[in-house]
Amino acid sequence: MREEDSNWFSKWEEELPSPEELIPLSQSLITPDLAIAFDLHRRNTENSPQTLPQTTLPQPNSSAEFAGDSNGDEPARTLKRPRLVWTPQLHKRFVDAVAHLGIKNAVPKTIMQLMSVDGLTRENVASHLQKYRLYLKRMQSGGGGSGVGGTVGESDHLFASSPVPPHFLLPTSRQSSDHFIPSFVPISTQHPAAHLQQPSQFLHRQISAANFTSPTKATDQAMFLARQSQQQPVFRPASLHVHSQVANYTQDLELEAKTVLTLFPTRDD
DNA sequence: GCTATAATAT
DNA sequence: AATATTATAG
Repeated sequence: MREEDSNWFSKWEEELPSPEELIPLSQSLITPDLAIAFDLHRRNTENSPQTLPQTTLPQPNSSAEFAGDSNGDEPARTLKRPRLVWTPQLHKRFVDAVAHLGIKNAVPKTIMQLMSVDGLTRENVASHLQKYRLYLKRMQSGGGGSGVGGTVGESDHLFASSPVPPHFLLPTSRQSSDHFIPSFVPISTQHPAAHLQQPSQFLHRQISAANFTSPTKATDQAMFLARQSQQQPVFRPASLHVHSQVANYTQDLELEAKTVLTLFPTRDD
């Protein structure tokens, strides 16, 4: 291992923005112009009346990772949403969400809600879900072992980074597997190309945000998020030749886990 | 210029 | 919401 690895964490820590820097982003940073342009205000008003303090916005570099240039200041007028980059972490969250919901309820909307990643749109999820389903098909047709033609090419690296829950492959039995516990997989060791993750600061709504609708549902989501939080933290790119911009997706693992577990000590894993 | 992947259109 | 098509990044 390199000597760099020994101090990557401290470097990471140093680069973390102070709380003061983070707060404004979720509230007042969005100009009305921008909000309209993104058609967000609708989500804010109709979806969450008052329970969600959220002003979680799909502001281009808010939370999820985006590809393209490192264009810091984007004119609020012609803006098109930057291309979303699905990192292994983000994908894992996606898989876990789907697994948790079960095939039955795993539709873009619900998946998106469960993931609770700000900046993530339903379209993002839908598109990814489509690809993922195709991947699953390829898996069970040719990837099983008796190699017909279904070669799992190099293109499925992302999907391979997260283990596919068993019940994904069983169309007949659709169970809302609440008990599904995602197993941790150290992608950094398996996939040299997994260099997309860079620690960041803020992320998604916290558990309290889940209080919209039923407490049961909120609790459920809380539990889910708790599990997510217990996963291993982010990895650092060994080689930093990475892409142009930094990946911004990350979760306040410890913080969230602590919160959730404190609020919902109903079950122990 | 080709392939992989996300966005958009149906 | 699901699938097909197009656009764009790498």
